Amino acid sequence: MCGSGGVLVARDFLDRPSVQVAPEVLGCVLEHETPEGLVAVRLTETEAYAGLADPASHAYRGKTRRNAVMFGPPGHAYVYFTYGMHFCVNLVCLCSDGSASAVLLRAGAVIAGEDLARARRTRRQPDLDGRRSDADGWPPDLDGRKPDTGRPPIAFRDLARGPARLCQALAIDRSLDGADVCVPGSPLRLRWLTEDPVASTAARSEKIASGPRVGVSSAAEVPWRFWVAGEPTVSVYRAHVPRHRKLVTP
DNA sequence: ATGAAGATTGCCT
DNA sequence: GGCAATCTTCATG
Repeated sequence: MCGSGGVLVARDFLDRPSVQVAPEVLGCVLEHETPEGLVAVRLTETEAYAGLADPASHAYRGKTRRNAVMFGPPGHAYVYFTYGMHFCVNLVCLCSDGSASAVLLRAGAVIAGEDLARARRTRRQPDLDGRRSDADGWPPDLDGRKPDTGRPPIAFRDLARGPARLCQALAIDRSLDGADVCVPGSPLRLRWLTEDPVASTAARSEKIASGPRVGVSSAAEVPWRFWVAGEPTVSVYRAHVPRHRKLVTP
């Protein structure tokens, strides 16, 4: 047994098309153990990417250095860097047929290491530059607590709400690209919520919703985003918006 | 070599 | 609701 709670998810569970895995992996737990401690999240939102068959997938145009892990064995983490500042993590699924399918982990609820997760998610004080020294005017705290110092505490639901936030809370970065999440010795692991995988499955099976994926420009119509209905940790939907408008008139 | 866009987030009006 | 931050990757010349 590793960490706390249930057994590791078997590699065979992930070695299937990502569209099957994405809804079924909801409720499973991703945990990352570092010298600082352990943080674990129960997955509440995922998206399926179908690799070579999916225009929205990083693997659509074939294998490159960045997406190489998606073509490798299933049960490994595909971590990529984006927007110059964020990391996102996927679980590599079926790939024996070269399909390179994967499941993007979009959100989760922290179930272990909340303090550490909050520390990682607390933005650094920008006062050093003197750019934002205006104290006061904090938004109302959900718990009714006043901030002790500096910044307002991050709400619990926001700790891993969104793919980049999830990575920040778990301290997932480039160094974990390719990490095997199906072996006990790995720092990054995927396990069932309870000791009984069947019970874990039954507990979440009736409340899964689905819809279009967030922020994708192509294949925007396929409902390959899955989430646990009613979960406050599920990220808000945002349609894709091109950021660089092309200059039309001088 | 160069440039555009990106599986995002947080702060602005 | 809009936009800047920030840098890697990929496509094109």
